[in-house]
Amino acid sequence: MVTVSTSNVEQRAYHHGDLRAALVAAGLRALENTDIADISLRGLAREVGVSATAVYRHFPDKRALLEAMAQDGLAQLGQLQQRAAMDAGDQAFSATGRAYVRFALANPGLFRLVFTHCQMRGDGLPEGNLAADMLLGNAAKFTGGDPAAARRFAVQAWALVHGLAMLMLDGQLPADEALIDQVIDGRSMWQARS
Amino acid sequence: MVTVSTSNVEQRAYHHGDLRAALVAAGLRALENTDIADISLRGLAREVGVSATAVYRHFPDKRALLEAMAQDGLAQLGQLQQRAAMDAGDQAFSATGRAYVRFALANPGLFRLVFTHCQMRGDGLPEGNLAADMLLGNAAKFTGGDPAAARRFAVQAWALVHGLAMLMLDGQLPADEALIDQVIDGRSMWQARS
DNA sequence: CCTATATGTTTACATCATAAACATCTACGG
DNA sequence: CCGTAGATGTTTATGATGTAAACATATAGG
Repeated sequence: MVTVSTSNVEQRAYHHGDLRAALVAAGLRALENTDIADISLRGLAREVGVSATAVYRHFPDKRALLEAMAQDGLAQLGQLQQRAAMDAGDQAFSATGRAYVRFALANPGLFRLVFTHCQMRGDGLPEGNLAADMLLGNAAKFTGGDPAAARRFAVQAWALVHGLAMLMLDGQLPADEALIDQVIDGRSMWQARS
Repeated sequence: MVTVSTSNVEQRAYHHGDLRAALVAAGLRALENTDIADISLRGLAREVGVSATAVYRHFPDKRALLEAMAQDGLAQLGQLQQRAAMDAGDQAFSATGRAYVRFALANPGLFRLVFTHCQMRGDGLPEGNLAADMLLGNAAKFTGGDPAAARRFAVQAWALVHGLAMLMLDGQLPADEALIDQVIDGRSMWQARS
């Protein structure tokens, strides 16, 4: 099975040729059509063409594999947001929000996986991931340097898009672009105070 | 097991004395300490003292039982919000939002169950449940009769509290009361438009 | 009273996560 | 070169799960 030693960083190794990466890839692929609850180690192993328990040479248990997949998903999201921000110019902040919701709608399983298993440390915003860094950074532009205000703004924005994404994923709200726009750049009556 | 025929609408019936209700109750009880993924029909049956497959006399499958539990949860939430609104006087709207998040934090499993399994019909806000009715109704008070504005406002408010609840449940945000207040009645910079 | 039906049980099966023992390959030290 | 140790994969086994089918029983209505 040593796939011709393609000279590159790709597969070469002991028996399979980087089973670990293959499993993560298979998991991410499976997550495109399959509910996260229906993903099984055995299924992935089968997909990759390896015995059911080979997984345990690379991951202590199922959670560990899912976590690896989630990290990949978080990175994907971060890159999409970054690109969206750059392409949007002065609308950068709301563009990242839109990208967030779009990512959720385009990758429901992965999105859920990321935000339900990725236990980020910290008592505030999660640190160390691209998405959150951008969130805080961009929020700061609207709050004139007050870090507390930036934080509050960032949390509000995050909650808004996250809630919208979740409600749409769960079929509680229709998943159409118009509603996304309405919610994200609807300035609406937020000055109301009760 | 016919618990003394307490004269009331409670349990009396064929063999068990309303197994259906007992199973739902056991499920709700289990959901207090147990992750939703770890809830098993066999476990509930065991809890209630009945054979593993007795469940299928009352529910076609696991999803159906969970759905029954979710309906109960939704009703609970609606009542809590109603009470919160009444107790809050002029702050009724934000009080329902706070109640929403508090319910989520106090009943993580149930909250997730409600909003991940309760497939509500409709292309807009879910109709026919107390929580949503109140949401729309109270939103109308802030929008001076314009139904489109009311709807947009309601959706925004819902997304905000739902996202906040979810992020807190999933450990992405600290689950403290101060943050809830900050997000819910922080009027912050929503006039910003990019 | 007696039988149809609702309710519950037993048995059975496929699938799953995971553990333990076993096999094999690769790399590295002599 | 070789041969052994460790990394990787396989086989086999265990207990749990959801669910189907056949069976048993209690209840209700004729």
